[in-house]
Amino acid sequence: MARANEVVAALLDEYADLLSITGGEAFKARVYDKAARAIGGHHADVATLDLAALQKIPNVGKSIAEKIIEYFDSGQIQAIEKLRAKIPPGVRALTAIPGLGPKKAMILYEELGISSVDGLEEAIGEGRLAGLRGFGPKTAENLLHGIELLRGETGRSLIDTAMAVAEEIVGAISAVPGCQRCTYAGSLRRMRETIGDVDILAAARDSKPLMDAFVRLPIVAEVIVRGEKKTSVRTTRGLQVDLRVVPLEAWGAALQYFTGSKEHNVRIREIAVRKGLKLSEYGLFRVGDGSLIVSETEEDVYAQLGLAWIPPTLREDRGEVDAALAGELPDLVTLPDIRGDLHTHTNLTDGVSTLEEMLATARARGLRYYAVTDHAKNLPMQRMTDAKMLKQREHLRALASEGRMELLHGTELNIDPDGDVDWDADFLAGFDVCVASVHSHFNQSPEELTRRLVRACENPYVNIIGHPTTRQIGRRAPIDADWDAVFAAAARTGTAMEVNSYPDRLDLPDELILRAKRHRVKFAIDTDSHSTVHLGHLRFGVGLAQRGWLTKDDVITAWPLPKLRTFVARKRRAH
DNA sequence: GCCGTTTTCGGCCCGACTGTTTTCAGTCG
Repeated sequence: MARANEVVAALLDEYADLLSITGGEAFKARVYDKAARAIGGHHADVATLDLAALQKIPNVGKSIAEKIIEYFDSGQIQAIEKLRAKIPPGVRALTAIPGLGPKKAMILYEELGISSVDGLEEAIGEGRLAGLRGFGPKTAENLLHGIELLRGETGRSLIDTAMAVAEEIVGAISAVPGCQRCTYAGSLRRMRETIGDVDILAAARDSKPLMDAFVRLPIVAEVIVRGEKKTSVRTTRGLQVDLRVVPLEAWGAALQYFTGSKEHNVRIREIAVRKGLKLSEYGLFRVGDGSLIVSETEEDVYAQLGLAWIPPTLREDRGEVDAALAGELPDLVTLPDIRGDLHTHTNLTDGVSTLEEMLATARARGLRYYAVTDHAKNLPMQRMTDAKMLKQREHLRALASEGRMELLHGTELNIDPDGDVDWDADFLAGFDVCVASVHSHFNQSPEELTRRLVRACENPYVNIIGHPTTRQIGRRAPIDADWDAVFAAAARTGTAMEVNSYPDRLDLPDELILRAKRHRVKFAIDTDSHSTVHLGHLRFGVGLAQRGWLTKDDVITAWPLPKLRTFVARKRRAH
């Protein structure tokens, strides 16, 4: 993904927000919003496109194309600068609070001068919102809850953002003469769902050239500490990155140490102590004479301790050390194991890429089968109809004969408050595979939500429950269902639970994957792509699945297509 | 501001929910 597309998309997004905060034409704001999405999901690097080529991107006309050119020529866009001068950045930050949109943010700013999340919290605490039109006691309460939700992720980045930064820096440091090895470690290597700091590890005899290159990277906004062994910086987007340089002989120990987790390392060091060894970031040593045991790789370190190498995604002290001691580590599913994607969208509903573009990218990524699952008709904003769905199917069938990748026609159904879905059995029978997801009524009671999900599992045409908890990291809490009851129903009915790869969803979360696996549930690692760019998120879903200890037998999208078809057919036959 | 045409102007994704109103605005998906 070209970074330029993300930068431009972020600028247009900001302009759209500023337009709606200042009460400009709603349609204008919406167009900038749509253009931002289209550019973020566009396959070509916008920095290389001229005015005419830019205007071929959907929702980009003359005016927006000129603004993009202006940005690449001058480094800024005047129209945005003008609005920035009027509205403090903190006011826009307020709209990140769930339940607080542009209109209310503007009222808070104009009436009370509130221009930050902290300021809002203080004002609520002091009762200063009382009497403000549109802000009753319930609203104040909801805003406080929204702030809490937002704070839960404060200072942490989504995994795709952190990964992009890490890979850029690893690439740059690796190219410095004298750099013997370089990689990222820490929670990013463990594929945690959100990332606090990015940890980069390098090996070199002389650290100075690496440190020099590091602090000079264009992405670096501020140097926090600068030393011989460790340098910390903050990037232009506020992410802290630490670079540590170690001698090559200690690489294995250092990588093990800096990958963590802390809890995992405590367990590992206990094992070292019992063997008369000492493990630290500087290496593995004999306690008696303090001599360094050469441990150039992690495999060496674990082997010296009598353990099989433990994949980073398992290193959370959730039983992996005992499993390694017993030689019972799971054979985790890997990215090359994934054969298909069963949850994707096109521009027929809310995707930004065409069917052909999605298929071409999926093929290029090596997928063996691919399901198109645009939204079903009960999500009104998507304006799906029976006729549109059937036409898409016909179109897909015509394409199917052209390629080596097998094409499946599916849909993402909406699970309504009672657990029913959009179409009756006759219509559903025409799909090859169906995902069903909760998209509304998140606040039902746990009993209602549980019954709703169980009923969806019991539908013979529902093969996968999409993003089961519906959480959006930092924005929306997971729904509150009796998951053991849901997983039991999924296992009983032959319904897979999704492992959604989208970075702000990552749903099911790892703890729930572990729980579901105990019920012998099957899983579908999907991307839920809305553009060709999103197909690259698959690795995050695989990382999440690994954190849930899944093997390729657990994952239906790692199965050969005939086995998957049997999975679908068996459920239909059983009813 | 974009788009599509019954083109150069008028429509633009639509419905539900929530909390606040006393008939509706704001937010969300």
